Amino acid sequence: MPELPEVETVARGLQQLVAGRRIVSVSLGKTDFIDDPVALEQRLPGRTIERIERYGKFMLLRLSADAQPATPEPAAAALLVHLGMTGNLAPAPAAQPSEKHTHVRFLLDDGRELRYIDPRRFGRMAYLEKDTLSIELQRFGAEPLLVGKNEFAERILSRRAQIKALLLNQSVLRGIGNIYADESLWRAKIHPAKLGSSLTPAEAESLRKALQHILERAIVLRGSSISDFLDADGQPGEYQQHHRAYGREGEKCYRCKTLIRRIIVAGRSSYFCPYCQRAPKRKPVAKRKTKRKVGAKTSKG
DNA sequence: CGTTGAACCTGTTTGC
DNA sequence: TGCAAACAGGTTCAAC
Repeated sequence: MPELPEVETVARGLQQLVAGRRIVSVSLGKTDFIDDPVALEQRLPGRTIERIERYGKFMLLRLSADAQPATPEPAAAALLVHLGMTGNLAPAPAAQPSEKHTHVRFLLDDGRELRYIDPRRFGRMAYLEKDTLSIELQRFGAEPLLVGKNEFAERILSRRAQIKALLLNQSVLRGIGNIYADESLWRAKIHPAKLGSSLTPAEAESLRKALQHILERAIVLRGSSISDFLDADGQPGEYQQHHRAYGREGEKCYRCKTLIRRIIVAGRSSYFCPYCQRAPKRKPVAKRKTKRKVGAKTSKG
């Protein structure tokens, strides 16, 4: 469900709704998606949620110092939350009955509960302090909204993997998922199966621009709600109305009217326009020798 | 390095 | 109608 724009939307909502609130107690249901459930129960009560940040597809609930820290130095701590495919985190009145698949409830000091609901439990929750937190965050690549031309080009052009796989790889860029990968490739007119190293610098820059444009627009519209995504206020997003490729198999391309196709790339459904996004040249099927055409590459500055 | 498929779960949609 | 298969916004891991 949630990619960068959806997570950003939830994080902003939570910042408005629960930042500054103190956690009174923690109630757990199923815990197989929590790194260390006991740590949540023991370390969170009494702590204040100081602010909510987004890091790729993660939310970081930054916590106040522990009144009785286990270590002498109060370590900067956070609750790391990943929504997986079907996760949601939102406040509700404590007296309100919990929805099915509510696995974590944080009782707040104002009579509400911050509830984590996740039918498939593909999400993740972890209480982390300074060192473990910074190690955890180091695995991730550049922030798509901030990455500059040069860094983006370096990260893409140096790789022989398919561009779709690179966009989905969180250690290359953090926060892109299947929807926004397809949408940005459509906008930049790049076939999802092209290798990163086969893009020209101009194509890479076009892709970066497309990505940033789409993500910013999607955030304004509070993300895409395909089936059940709701923000912290319980509102659906609207960006699904603006999808140009994702989910549009058999419908007309908005640019050229060619029918959008769906293929599997990097193990994921990939929607693209076969006319606007030309397929890469197929690899020669291991012939004797590949003869190079003389004078075939005339490049201009 | 890179690809593929399976696994982790539940719910919904599609097809026969 | 009924049942099974396919599919879903994500990530990780083993095998090759």
